[in-house]
Amino acid sequence: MTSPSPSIVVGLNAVILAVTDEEPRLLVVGRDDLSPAFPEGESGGGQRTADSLPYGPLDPESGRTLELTLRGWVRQQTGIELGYVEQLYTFGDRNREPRESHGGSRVVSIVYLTLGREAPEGAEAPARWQPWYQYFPWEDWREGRPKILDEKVIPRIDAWLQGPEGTRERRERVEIAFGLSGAPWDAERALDRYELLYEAGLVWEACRDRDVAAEATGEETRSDPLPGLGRPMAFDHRRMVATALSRLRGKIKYRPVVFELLPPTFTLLQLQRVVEALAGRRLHKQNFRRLMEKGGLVEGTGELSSGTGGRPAALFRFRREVLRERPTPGVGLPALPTRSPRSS
Amino acid sequence: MTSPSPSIVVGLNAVILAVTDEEPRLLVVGRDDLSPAFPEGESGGGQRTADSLPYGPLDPESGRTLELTLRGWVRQQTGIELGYVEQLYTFGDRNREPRESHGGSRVVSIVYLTLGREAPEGAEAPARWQPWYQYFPWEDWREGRPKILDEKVIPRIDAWLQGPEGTRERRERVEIAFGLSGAPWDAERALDRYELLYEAGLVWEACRDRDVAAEATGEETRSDPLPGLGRPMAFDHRRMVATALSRLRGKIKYRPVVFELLPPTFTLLQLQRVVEALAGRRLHKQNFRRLMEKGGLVEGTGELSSGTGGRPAALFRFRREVLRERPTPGVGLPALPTRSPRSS
DNA sequence: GTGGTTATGCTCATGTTGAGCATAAGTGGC
DNA sequence: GCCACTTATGCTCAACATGAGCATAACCAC
Repeated sequence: MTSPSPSIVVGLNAVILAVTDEEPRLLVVGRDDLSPAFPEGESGGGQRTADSLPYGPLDPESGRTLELTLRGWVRQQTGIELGYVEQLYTFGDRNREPRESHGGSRVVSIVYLTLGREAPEGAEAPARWQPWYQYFPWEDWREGRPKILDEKVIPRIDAWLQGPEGTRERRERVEIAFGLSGAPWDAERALDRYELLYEAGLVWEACRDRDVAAEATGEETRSDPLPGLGRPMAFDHRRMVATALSRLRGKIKYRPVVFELLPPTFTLLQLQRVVEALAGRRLHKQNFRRLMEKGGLVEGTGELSSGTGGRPAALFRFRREVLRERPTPGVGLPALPTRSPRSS
Repeated sequence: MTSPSPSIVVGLNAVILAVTDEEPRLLVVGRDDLSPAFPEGESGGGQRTADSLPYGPLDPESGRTLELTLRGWVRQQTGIELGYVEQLYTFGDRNREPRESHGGSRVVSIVYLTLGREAPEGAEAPARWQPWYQYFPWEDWREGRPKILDEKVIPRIDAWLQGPEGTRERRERVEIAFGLSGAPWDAERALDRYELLYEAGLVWEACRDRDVAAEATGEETRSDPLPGLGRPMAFDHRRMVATALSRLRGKIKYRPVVFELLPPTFTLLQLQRVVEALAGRRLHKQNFRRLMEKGGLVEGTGELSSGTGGRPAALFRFRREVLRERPTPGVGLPALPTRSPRSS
């Protein structure tokens, strides 16, 4: 506050997503992080660089629309030509970027979600495709309920609720978000879950931000004894990705966005695997088929796929006409069965 | 571009909504508009002031979060204490604000949607509650298909499609958005409809922006021969409201947001009227009732309402526990029946 | 009491969904 | 060619949800 002329900086971030080999992947760039080094965690120990989302500034002169600006510098930075692009959320709270908060300037980040097929990164680009469930291992239920949930996530957040910060309101949020006390697990609540874990100090970023804040006020820097859940990211980028995950899981239900992640022609199982990858859970094969075909979302091309490992599968393509026929052409995931009640 | 130090300005706008007497209303402030005066249109002729959304700047020092900042200046400006607040969209294209574009500066507006009950405006505040279907008369189907649709909107947009600008892609967008050629009318596509009307030059704002742009380049200013559809707003505020309408119509289906617009206790018909006001269409009473009660969204209070005009109605309240029980507690509107095919 | 108004209970045909059985048509090993 | 294994695809069935309407109840004004 004593610094000269605080100002507002506006930037654009992109959550660039693709699904390859049934694995959803995120394009991240390695970037130096001025925060403390990662603890030896469950995923990748001891590195000094945090994964970041691609970023570009917004200048007054840059492209006519925000979206064009974004497409432009993504092309420049990574060589990728974006397909589907949608605005996700704008983050502008103070102290989002601990580094900046010293200068008193405020950073507003407009985040976009983009979908496409995985592309080879430019040779010189420092970009990599990272499986995005590394950042949220508790979100992937495709092989059943993830072990980390009962072994670490829930015990720790339970412990937090027992502490002085466990208010009644927080207790309710935790129950709804994590499906406790008879509540169902709602895949769409990925953002709520991340935010609660952050509040509870159970993700690495929370400790980092606390340390930086403490440092700024001259307090003693203390480290978290626990390694933190999931793979961390720079700044609040993991929150951005969690936002994207939540949005996407909601959107596939009423808009045919899955097809943005698939080649123009595909088998129904390929399609199902992509939906499962996003939803984070397995689906009943025959019913999924019925939904797609009778729902008019796809149409056969007449050709057959070769290497399925079993009987050859018919190839399909997205049926654009469905947009004209039905108001909500999505996949309509079933609800997960409720678990038996647990402690709050 | 020749002006000194173009810069980025960040502001916050609020779409403040309430439903009173079955009529959804928007809080607008009268504000001087430097654009040409309104033409004598269907709604309010000859005024020199355009309705604006409440606006506040974002300073580096303002509140800790964007939302708190917003709540703060809304309280100051209008005396209203906001309840439900949700970030809607960020508008940042160049030339959004024709006035500003001369200076080369760029205005980024982060828009929030807020829901509450109508409050008396502060005496001195220049704020007013305006029925929001005045801005989008074609969106209100509660009394049946609006006449303006077949009398003006569709003929004009059809004419536009016939012209040189009517590309194949636009034709498809129009059909889907306005429910032509056998497509159903999808209430959620309110934003698509407004954007198409803008592109087609059928709303007043489109002409205004064109005139200003032409003026800037020294061209001849020409006026639109037609009065423009719906009541106009300043800048791109009507687009913001259209965004809010679309979002809200989608959201009531999977989140219990309607209750934010109601008093703590209400009759089922009151609830139904509010839903209808948002959805812009009538619902089957008995089925709506069943949906609410069996869906566990409401619970009776045991009391009865007095002045219904007929048999007294039971009073209900929102049942918070539903959040814990079901992943998507919304109202689930039925689809409208498809009309017979029309010209494209 | 009569007619008007709103509230509320109930039925019924139809459609949608979750789950599983059964069969078809490829693969590779022998 | 036969076998074991894999994936694809067709079909059935019960449970449930949805759209539409009939019927009755309980208040008001006259």
